[in-house]
Amino acid sequence: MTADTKLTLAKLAELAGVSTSTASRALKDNPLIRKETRTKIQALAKEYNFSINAAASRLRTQKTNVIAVILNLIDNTEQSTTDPFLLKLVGELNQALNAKGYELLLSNSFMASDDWANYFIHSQRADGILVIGQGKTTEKIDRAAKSGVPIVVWGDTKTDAGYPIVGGNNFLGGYEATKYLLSQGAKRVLFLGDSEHAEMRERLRGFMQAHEEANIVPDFSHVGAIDITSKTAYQYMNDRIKANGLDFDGIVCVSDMVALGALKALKERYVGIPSDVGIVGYDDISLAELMHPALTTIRQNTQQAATLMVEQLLNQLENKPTENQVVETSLIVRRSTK
Amino acid sequence: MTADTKLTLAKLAELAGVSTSTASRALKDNPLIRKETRTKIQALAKEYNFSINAAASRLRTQKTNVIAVILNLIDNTEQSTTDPFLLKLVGELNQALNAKGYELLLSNSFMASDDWANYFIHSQRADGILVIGQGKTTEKIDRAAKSGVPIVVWGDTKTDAGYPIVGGNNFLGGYEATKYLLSQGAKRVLFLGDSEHAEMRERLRGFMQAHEEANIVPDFSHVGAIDITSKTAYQYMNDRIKANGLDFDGIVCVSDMVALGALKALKERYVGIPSDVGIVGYDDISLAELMHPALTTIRQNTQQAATLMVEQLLNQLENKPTENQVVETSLIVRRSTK
DNA sequence: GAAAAAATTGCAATCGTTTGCATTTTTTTA
DNA sequence: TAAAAAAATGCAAACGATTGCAATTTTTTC
Repeated sequence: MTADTKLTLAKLAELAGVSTSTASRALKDNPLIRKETRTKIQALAKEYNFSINAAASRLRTQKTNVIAVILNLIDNTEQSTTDPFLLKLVGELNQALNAKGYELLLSNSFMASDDWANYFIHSQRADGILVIGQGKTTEKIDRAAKSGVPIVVWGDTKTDAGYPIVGGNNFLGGYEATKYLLSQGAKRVLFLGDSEHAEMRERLRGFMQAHEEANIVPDFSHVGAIDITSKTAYQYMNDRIKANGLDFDGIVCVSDMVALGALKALKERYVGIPSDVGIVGYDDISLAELMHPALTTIRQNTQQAATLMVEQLLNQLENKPTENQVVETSLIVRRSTK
Repeated sequence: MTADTKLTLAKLAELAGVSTSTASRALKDNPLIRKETRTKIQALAKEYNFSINAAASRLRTQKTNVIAVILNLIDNTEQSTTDPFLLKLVGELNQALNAKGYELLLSNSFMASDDWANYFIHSQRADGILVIGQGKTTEKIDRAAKSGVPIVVWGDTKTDAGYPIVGGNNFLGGYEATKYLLSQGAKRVLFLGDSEHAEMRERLRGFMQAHEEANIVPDFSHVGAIDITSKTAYQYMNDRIKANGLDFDGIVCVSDMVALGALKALKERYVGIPSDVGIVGYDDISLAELMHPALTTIRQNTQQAATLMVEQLLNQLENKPTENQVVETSLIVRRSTK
């Protein structure tokens, strides 16, 4: 078609016989410009497949319309690259951000430099940061937040921090999962998950509370501390049964993946589920209902989570007040419990 | 600490008592600049937490060091937002890109404007495009490629296209899966997947070839055409059994997710696996081995896939020749087959 | 129909880096 | 020690869009 010399706003303006300022305004549908002029230039832009140079625009306006999403991986576990829940959340964030006119720059705590504020914000790569997961230490997050950049974290909302946190109601989730097992007659329930992790600690608190209300003193040897992958869960359960036999009749897991690992170990030993042992997962990933038996679990509403995170981030960008937000959490009863 | 007036290269240069050109070169370790000057400025930059303004740099150099990754979703299925295989690939691409100094801008075919070349490349948002999946029609891809932007696609490498394609050996995968089932005594094998999709069509070809070699004429009613999610697979299998009974003894699935759906349907009807029906999946997602029974499947090496895709894209950016690349594919035998 | 008001459009500076070329400083050479 | 060569630094012009303000055109008012 046309000679493929790069089309700039200036050239487009020339084609239209107007100044670049008029062209610029016309493209943004600025009412300062006469209606006819606007539509004419917009048509021309479409005809020539013109699109504004983002680099120049960002430089001039000091705004990128990009948000960095950081998967905050936990060292030496391969959790996040494989955990469907986290990836699902990324997908939902993508939707939510796009809906607000932002793009998503994906990163993770292994790759990104340690100084997030500088690397992403001051360098004008992004306008804000969404962090998925608090990790075991919030050091990097705290540092970034302290330097005042817009940031929102997915994690435990009870953590007292200088930035908004969005998360599930972990206490309630742990509580309901446990309460349900106990109400169905379980007497010795295991908690499977790493309590060094803030969110998991909350769930453990819920676990304790449910026991207390049922007047059962949870035997602490029943609390397993394991990294949150299915593989470690599988191994832990195997070892445990080998060592202690089947000294439990229920398991509360900190994720569906962990539940899957445990489930596999139990099935291999022909433990009846839910007849001998009831299992409750967490997250309600799409696989949960495909399990056999389908997994009873605590659902976290990821779409709402994404919306809330983006909302809180935009609040910061607009200098509005922010606050922690709790995402809906609900017990989904399926077949892995009585 | 220091007043928080934005630190630019010019100010940093002033602090160091040199010109901005010198500062700029020093930061990139350009040997034109005296060694001592370089280290001094670099130290200063670190001290003041300085980082180059990416927008300005991109504008000046006409390079972004960003690659757009587009999840090419298939209309009205929710495949891609949930399929662990695709998301795993995104994760691997992130690693591979970072290793080469690029960042990853995530997008999907629902959100991105239809004119990828313009939106991502001409607008200087990214230097190149990686597309995950060919979809049912390659229209958008073709258009972008035709306009000459650097692009690489994950898909069926036998498609003849004007751009490099990286993909698994789908023919071989389908062939081996089927051959294995037949070799274990299966007589009536089902192919579960949508053959309108290029990759799936190749797998189906492999399926046919294996039958031919075994001198079995596959009954075409045994080829199920379904969208590639576990839910549709589950429903399809349910309906099918209800209508026809158990008129098959093996299933070749186009993804592990599909296999999971089928597995669930069979288990619910107390069909023995692998005694009554053998199942082979595809992809070897991390859940495959957690299934009960653990899933026999065709593994695709995602890490290699990511590396090859990035390699081919960089070739284009450097004006080197490109070519289609086939990723390792291998049969992983587990317990869902005899 | 001229002056005032309103509606359009254009001028020109600016965002912060990079880089070809010119200039200055240092080192080498004879 | 002066001239030539090499090394180090700086000048200034881009890159392409945006926007406050000034200038122009059009419409309204009397």
